[in-house]
Amino acid sequence: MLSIATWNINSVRLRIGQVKRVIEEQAPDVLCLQEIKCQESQFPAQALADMGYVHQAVHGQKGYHGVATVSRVPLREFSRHDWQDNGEARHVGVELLGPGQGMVLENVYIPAGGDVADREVNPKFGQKLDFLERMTRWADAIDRPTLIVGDFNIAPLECDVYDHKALLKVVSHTPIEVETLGRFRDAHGWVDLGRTFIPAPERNYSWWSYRSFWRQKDQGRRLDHMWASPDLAKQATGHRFVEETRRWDSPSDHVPLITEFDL
Amino acid sequence: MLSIATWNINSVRLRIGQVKRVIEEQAPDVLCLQEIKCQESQFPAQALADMGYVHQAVHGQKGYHGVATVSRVPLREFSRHDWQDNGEARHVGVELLGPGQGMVLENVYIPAGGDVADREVNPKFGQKLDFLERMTRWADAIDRPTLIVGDFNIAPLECDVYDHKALLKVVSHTPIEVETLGRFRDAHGWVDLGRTFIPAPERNYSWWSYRSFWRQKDQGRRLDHMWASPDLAKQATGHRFVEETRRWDSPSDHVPLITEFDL
DNA sequence: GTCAATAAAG
DNA sequence: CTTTATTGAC
Repeated sequence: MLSIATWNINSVRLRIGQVKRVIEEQAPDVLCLQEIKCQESQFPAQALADMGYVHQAVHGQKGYHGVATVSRVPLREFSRHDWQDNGEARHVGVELLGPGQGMVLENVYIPAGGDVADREVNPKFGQKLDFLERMTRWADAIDRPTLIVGDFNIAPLECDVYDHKALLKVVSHTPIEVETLGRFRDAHGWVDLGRTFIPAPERNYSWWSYRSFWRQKDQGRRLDHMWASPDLAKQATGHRFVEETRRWDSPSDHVPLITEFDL
Repeated sequence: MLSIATWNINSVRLRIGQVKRVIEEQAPDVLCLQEIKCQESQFPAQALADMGYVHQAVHGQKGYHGVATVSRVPLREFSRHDWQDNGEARHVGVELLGPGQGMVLENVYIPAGGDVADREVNPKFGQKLDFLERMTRWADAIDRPTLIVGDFNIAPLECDVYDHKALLKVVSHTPIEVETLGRFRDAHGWVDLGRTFIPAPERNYSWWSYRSFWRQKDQGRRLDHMWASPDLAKQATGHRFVEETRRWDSPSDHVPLITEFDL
């Protein structure tokens, strides 16, 4: 059994204590983090190594974005795609070497895309779609058992948001984003593990905005995903969202997702 | 018995918990704060009122400076001098109405004076001296039992700094500042309660720079003062520096001073 | 070093 | 609302 987690931590330095707690309580073999918001030199490498996560692939930058994959099974970093060619740290890929040997794990953080769902008035929206389209062309050519995880900043299904109609024009749930993600999925038959194990229309959110009264209302969205290549998807035996982190002090706006594989 | 405390708190919002602890452990009747660093609307008035300090005179401003006098004995605010006429909140005066009736308590925060001890190259240094000279002319004319407390940003005696010779050119301990403070003292016979009860050359610091390794070395200065008019000074029965606050988490760079009066 | 304000991002 | 970087003050 091999378990893999993904979590947009929204500053790993500020929440290293929460990372440790998730590790203690959930014991994933591999943990993929997004929005570490620090340079590689500032990453809490020692604290994670002390917990057994001695294999690390960190792609950081100053202040913004940044992804890291830490593991207690051996791994080899083999890619750091810069889909936008602008220096932003939004991807790191590793190959597992021990248990799960041969499996490729891609950790991505797709841009949020700004506030207005219009390529013309909001360049960031176009950049988000471009990012995913470039990723689709790359992912289409993958020929190994692969798991692509991370913060996609897109909630594809009607039941992936608290109010489908109200969010049709809100970046993360617009038809063009959903279609673009659909082309990604279809390009390789990527399997949405979140909806394999928690079928629609079951509630299944991974993110709640800091800007609203989300502690009272349940205005969540499913923005975080784990997509498996068809061969690998067959070996997935379980999947869960660790929603309790939301109730900890000063939580991230995202919660962790964990999938277990029989490898 | 009436006890009066003064403390440069360096953000009252950040350290309201430490203010409460000092109140619980030292139980002053009146507490004068400097560098509250907030507007009056942001002052934790309710928290202090809940502890019995219902009488309050707050002179705040956004972000910088700001003074407040809170009390469990009745008081009346009667002055807010702006010695520099630049809108900075550096003074509030009150008159005690219950126990200590008739006593005037002036709470001041003298400007730090910049880094270079030269009026020409550093206007802030001149402004500091001007501030104290204007205060001297005002204080000279006082004709009631008065206590002037606060952060004076001047260490007058050789034993008021950790290294007299090394600090002769350092703002806070230059001869011109010491002379200016001397003229303040002589204008009215103001009595330095800190040195009445803890005579020179005894160690008696009230401030340690955040910028040095002051947790190891003891590089302090006596910048905070309580000056009593001659009549009032005779009624002072005790005085102490509450140095233990330095060992609390995230302390202010200043410690509280407390004087007790038999009134 | 520590704090508040600001701006940019989400 | 939350986080980081920056600036200015001390």
